[in-house]
Amino acid sequence: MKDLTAQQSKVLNCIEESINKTGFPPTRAEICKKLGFKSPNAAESHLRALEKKNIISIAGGSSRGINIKSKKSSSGGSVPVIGLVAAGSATLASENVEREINVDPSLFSRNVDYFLKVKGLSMIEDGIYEDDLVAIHKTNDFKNGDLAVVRTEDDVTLKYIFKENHKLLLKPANKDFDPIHIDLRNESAEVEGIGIGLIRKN
Amino acid sequence: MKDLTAQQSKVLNCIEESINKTGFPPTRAEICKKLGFKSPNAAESHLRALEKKNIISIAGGSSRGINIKSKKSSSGGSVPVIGLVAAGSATLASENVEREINVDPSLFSRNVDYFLKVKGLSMIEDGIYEDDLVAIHKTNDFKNGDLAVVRTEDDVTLKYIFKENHKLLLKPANKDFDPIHIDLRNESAEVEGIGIGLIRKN
DNA sequence: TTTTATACTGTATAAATATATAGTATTTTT
DNA sequence: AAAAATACTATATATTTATACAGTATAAAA
Repeated sequence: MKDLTAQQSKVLNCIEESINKTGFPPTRAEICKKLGFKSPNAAESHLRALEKKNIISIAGGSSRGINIKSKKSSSGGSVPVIGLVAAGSATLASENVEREINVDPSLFSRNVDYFLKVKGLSMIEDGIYEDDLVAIHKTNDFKNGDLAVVRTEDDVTLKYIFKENHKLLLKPANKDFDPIHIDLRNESAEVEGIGIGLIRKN
Repeated sequence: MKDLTAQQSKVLNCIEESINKTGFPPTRAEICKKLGFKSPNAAESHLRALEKKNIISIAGGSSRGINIKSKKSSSGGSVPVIGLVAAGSATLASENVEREINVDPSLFSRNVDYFLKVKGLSMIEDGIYEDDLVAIHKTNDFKNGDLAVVRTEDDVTLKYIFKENHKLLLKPANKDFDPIHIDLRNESAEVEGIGIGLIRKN
């Protein structure tokens, strides 16, 4: 799958939100309003770009004629819960699946591929606690500041991610924890997905 | 639930087909074409009938503004999401229901009666942020320190609750907010439910 | 029996909407 | 260095679309 630009992702997100919330796709004007554009053509050209990248299809001559391709139409999908374990074990391997839960797909803005059960306190200052379930959308596309699941050479971790050239910064939300600096020329690191939501059980 | 007439079922079917096939609801004209009507008002009045029977909702002034209510998915029960509004309005009144989401009952420790959409920052130090959905179990039974939905004389609020004799303490988790002290001999206050979990959408 | 709901045709129109065209500016790719 | 893609503002308009109004007719509920 081709990568989307930051703006294209926002537009796609806007479409998904509209469908989840109202039951139908947005108009150009509604996209503009939500994202702060002042010309309908701003939305239009983003839609054309998404169409060209085969993410959506546009029905010509129809109002709200936007269709997101690869729409997993099934209602309550079963989503695995995965414990965050060290030592680079295959994250989705069945031995790591703690349980499966049924989730309303419309709950989150993007498709949830799995839930990651949080270990440790590294993100506590931003309201992510131990044993919280973070909803993960599998992708290697991210923006600086995203909450990302990153596989390093010897660990899998959940942190805020920032990339600048060959330098990767994994930043915790806890002053007692040190940020992780990775030089991609020497070490490998891979983004497995980004956090799009959270479930907590008290 | 009231029964649908044969024609109303056909129209509902037509809407479902459109959403499944194209990704968006049909226009009046499209319904007419599919079902052989010659006047757009034929579709219109059937839609109004379906709306009156609470099967669909119609967004006024929007093209294709049809939304099929209660997508009864197999497993999860449908739970309403309620915006926290001031001035003691009836919490579960339908005008406060923002949407419904399907939840796996096994997700939380107790039965979830509704989700409360958090307004304000009063619980931010304990990881409860604005627009988070707090899962509420309806009960007036609580322990000191529980996260409770409390209806006071002029407000509905989500705070930690502590009771000692005739004194009620509603304690926020934000040092910028003052605790609320209620003397039950002078003022009334009622616990509507307790928080048993949380869902956050990023 | 009178009202109300169902089930349409037919016409009309204000508002919503897609979409084209003309620009400007920046970034990325070739 | 040139071309293509991105990311918009601004304006205009044909078309789509919701929706009101005026009828006709039948069946069900009060």
